[in-house]
Amino acid sequence: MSKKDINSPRFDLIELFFFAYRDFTGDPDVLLDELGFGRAHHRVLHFVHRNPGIRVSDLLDILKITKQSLGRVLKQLVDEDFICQEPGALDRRQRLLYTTEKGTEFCAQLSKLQTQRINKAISLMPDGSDDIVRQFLYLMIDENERSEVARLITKETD
Amino acid sequence: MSKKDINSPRFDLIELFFFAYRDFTGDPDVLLDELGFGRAHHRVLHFVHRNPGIRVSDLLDILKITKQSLGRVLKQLVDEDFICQEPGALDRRQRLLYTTEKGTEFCAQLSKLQTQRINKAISLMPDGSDDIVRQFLYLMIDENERSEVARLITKETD
DNA sequence: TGAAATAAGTCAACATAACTGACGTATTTT
DNA sequence: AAAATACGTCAGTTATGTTGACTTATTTCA
Repeated sequence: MSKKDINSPRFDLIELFFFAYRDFTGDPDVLLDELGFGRAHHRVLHFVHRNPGIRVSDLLDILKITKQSLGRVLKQLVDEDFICQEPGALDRRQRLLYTTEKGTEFCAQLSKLQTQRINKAISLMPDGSDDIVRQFLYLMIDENERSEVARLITKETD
Repeated sequence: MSKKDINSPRFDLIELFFFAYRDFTGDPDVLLDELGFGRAHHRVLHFVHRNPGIRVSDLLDILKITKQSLGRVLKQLVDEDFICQEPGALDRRQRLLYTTEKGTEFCAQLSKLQTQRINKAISLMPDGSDDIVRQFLYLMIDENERSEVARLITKETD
C-alpha cells in the first residue's frame, strides 16, 4: 500500500506552483527591463490601471508594502509619464492615481503577454477548466482576504 | 454585446494568480523568520530535500540563480546544520548536498503548511479538480522546461 | 474656531537577495 | 602536462523591501 494518503505532502503541486509562477511573471520582465523597470513597477502600474483614481493608501493596502517602498517606484512612474496624479475633488489631501495614455498602452502590452500564456494553457484543457482554475486560485487566498480580492477582480474594463 | 471576447486580457486569472501565490508562499514565512531565514533558504532546502545528493551546479540550474547568490544562503544552511555536504564518490570535486535530520524535519514543517492550504482548497472543489489544477500549472511552465520539471516532480518520497 | 486626525510625501539608515566579473583551488579529462 | 570542470570566494552593485522620525496640507470634530 502506498503512503500517498491524506497526509502526504503535495510536492507536485507545491513545485508546479513555483515553476508556473516563475515563468508567468517572467514574461513581462523582458519589456520591463527595456524601460529600466522591475516587477515592483509592474505591480503598481497594473493596479493603478485596474483601479483608476485609486488613493495612495488603498494602493498600499493592496500591495502590502510600505509608503516609502511604494514612493520610490511611484515617483519613477510619474516622472516618466506612465502614471499621473490628481488631487481628489472631495478631499484635496488625496492624490488620486491614473495611468497616462503611455502607461495604459504599456500595461496592455504586459497583460497581453500574460494572457497569451494563460489562453494557450487553457486551450489545451477540457471545457470548463478555467472555472476550476479560477476557483482553485481563489481558495488559495487567505480566507479573510477573499471578499476584498473578489471585489477587485470583478471590476469591468469596458 | 460584451467585449469579453477571445482577445480580452484575463485580468481575473492574472490577479488571482498574484494573490494566491503571495498567500501560498506567505505561510512558511513565519517559521522561516524565527530562524532568521528567508524564501531563498526555503527554496534551497526544499530542492535539496527533494533531490538528495544533488550537485551544486544542478541546484543552480533548477533555481536559476548565480553561484554567488546560492553560496550565501547555502553557507548559512550548512553552518546551522540544516544541510550537509559530502564529496562525490566518483568525482571528488563535487560537494553533494543532503538535508540533515534537522533540515529534513524543518522542511516537513514547511511543506505541511503549504499542503494544508492546498488540501483545504481542493476539498471544497469538485472531484478531479486536482488533476485540472495540476495540468493548468504544468501548461503555464515554459514549453522547453516542462519535461525537466516533470522529471523533478515525479520523484518518489517513500 | 482651534486642536486633533488624516493623506501623502520625504529623509536617513538599513536588510535581503539578487546581480557581474574576476580569481583561486582541487580534481578530472584529454 | 595542459585544459576543462566543480566549486568556492572576494569586491562592488542593484532592486526592493524595511523602520522610525518628521513635514505639509487639509479635513474633521469637540
